[in-house]
Amino acid sequence: MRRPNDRGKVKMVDVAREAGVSVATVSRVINSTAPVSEDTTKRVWTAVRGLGYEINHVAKSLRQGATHTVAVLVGDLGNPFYSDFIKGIEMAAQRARLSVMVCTAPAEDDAAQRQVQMLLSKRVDGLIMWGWCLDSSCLDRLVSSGVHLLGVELQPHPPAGARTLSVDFRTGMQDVVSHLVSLGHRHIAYLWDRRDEPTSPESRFYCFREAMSEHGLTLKDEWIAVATGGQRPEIGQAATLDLLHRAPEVTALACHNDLLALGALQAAKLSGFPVPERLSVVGVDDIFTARFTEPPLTTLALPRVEAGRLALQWLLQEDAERLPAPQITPHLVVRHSTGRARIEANA
Amino acid sequence: MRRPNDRGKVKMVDVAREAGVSVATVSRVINSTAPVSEDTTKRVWTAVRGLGYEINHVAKSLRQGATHTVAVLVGDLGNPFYSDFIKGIEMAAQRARLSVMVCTAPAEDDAAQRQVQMLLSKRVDGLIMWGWCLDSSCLDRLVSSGVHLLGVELQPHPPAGARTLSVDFRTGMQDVVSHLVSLGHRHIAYLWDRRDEPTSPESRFYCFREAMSEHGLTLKDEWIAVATGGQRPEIGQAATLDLLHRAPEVTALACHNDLLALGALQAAKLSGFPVPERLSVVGVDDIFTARFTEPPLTTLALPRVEAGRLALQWLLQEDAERLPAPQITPHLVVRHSTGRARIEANA
DNA sequence: CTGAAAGCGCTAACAC
DNA sequence: GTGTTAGCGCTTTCAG
Repeated sequence: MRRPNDRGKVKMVDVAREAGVSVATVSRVINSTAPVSEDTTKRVWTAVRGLGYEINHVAKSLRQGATHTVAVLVGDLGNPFYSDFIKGIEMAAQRARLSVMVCTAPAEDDAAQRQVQMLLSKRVDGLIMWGWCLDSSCLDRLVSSGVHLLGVELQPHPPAGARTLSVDFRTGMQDVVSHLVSLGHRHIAYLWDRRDEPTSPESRFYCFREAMSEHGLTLKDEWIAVATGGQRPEIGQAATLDLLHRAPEVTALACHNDLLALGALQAAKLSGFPVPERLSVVGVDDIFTARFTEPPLTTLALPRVEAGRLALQWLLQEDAERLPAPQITPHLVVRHSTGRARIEANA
Repeated sequence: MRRPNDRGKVKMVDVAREAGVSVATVSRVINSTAPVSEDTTKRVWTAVRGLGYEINHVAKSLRQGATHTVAVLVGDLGNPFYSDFIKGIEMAAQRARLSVMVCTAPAEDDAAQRQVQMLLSKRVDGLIMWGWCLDSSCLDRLVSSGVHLLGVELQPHPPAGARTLSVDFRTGMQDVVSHLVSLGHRHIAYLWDRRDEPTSPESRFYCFREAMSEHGLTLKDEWIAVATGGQRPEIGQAATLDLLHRAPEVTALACHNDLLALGALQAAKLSGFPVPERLSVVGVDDIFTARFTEPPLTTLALPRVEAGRLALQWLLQEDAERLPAPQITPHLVVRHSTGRARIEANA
């Protein structure tokens, strides 16, 4: 695995010698960092191609103190949600001639500590993450280390010094609730992925609740299903099973995300609650799978590829402070897991 | 974005001064690369912690000629298939204290050329890919550059100098065909993702065909549906629609992968071919979505996380030549998209 | 067991 | 326009 000291690789001196110029000149033409005569330029490029020279970015990075590499930190690379986000980052990175490193730091694992240390050691220029996957001590360390930090949908509040990209859940959840209300639903439950944690006014849950009151509806405590233990359908299923048993008066269920909604769909099937005739289910994210469930899932779509692209651009943005912060705008995709509420439910 | 030259960062000299030793000694205790007296060791560690020292991997890499970084190259990061693979790689990498870079190189795009160049410039120690996403000129360049190369399911033949991890489709496709045959199917079609390209004896298609003949069945030419244009359900749907129209005698359809199978399922629905009563569908991969389709998809599962882990280990393996090459073993997951063949179909 | 010193390959002053 | 040269922060002989 260990490569012998680049031995054999042609380096800048070799090109310089071949072209009959100095290394400085070679550097200048390669990076077009200072004017060089046309003739010399040509000779250098010829030498570069002839020798098959490839610049050594490691040396360059050491010298410049910038690695042209950004890292993406997510909770679970296997979560289908993240692949699109990373894709968007990678696409934008490719255009900006940056490389992207991925790493996972499962919440409440001290591996996170090590991951962050590694990233810092590797001197990545920036770090992008979606949601919390770091405890505040890690985060503070990052901030104080001076890496450029960017978090999407950071909760409950982003640390000072980190840029954020927020998702407009205010509008999004209004759409969700309006949709449900227009179908006659009044008893709308929420499938949440945590128990009691504080939520920022930009969070999914907060905005949902807000949208409910704007429609004159209240979210009763017993209508909150709690799915803790990971973003997995099974968890959502268990919580929904419990909810349906406990509060059969509910006619619609809004889910914190699609992964949980998938479980909700199965729970409904298991409980003999046909969707959408007896229970409407709506998710958030619009993961790939959402189109293929039975019935296909109505969901608040988050443009994740676009978010990734935006995240990278916003991270790169020099004078972000004086610019309006960009937002990610979700939109409701109505499929077939939502329908008219049963008449008798309108108690 | 550009970080000023690490200014302010504490470096090895600082630690050395603080501990009253030389940088050489600091290096030795940090890397435990040579015996150091217990007392000195202790002093060094104290200084390290006290100053919050973090080693600069860039400098280390330059000096050592190894970056402790591997790259993963895939065709499309958005393809749900790859996330698990990358996850496996990342997990193993974390244990081996390696970092992983991701990049995409869409086939037949000259961006690939640039990507490869970038990777080479960044001096990654190894490169892992699944399937072809590079043309042979790129590949040759990689091989000759001396990067450690590892490809999973490389087709039609891996270039000399690259290690490979193969998937045991021979056994896998036998399972698929046996399953179908045991359900009474004789007219089994194949939904392929390419037209005419040569296939290695280890490929999905080749093994399928082989398994068919072992059961005394032949795959008629008109039973091959061709889904070219990308691994997307829509493509699979179109090809299947066409097949069903052209060869209604078919009672089962084996798909090159789940993404295409998803499309096949929809095509069947559109054509009024109930699955599995009128048409059995089987996929390959067992992507996340497969569990949630209606009916849930029977598929040949590829343990992708495991494959990722294995890929990294095998890439790291020093004396791979004298060791037996590891294989990935798929297994059939029978769900509900396959069922008994219609009697009248047994012509 | 420990220190001094020579680079790893490149860039960026600074001269000319 | 071009060349010289001093490092970037670390590892690693080579002496002691």
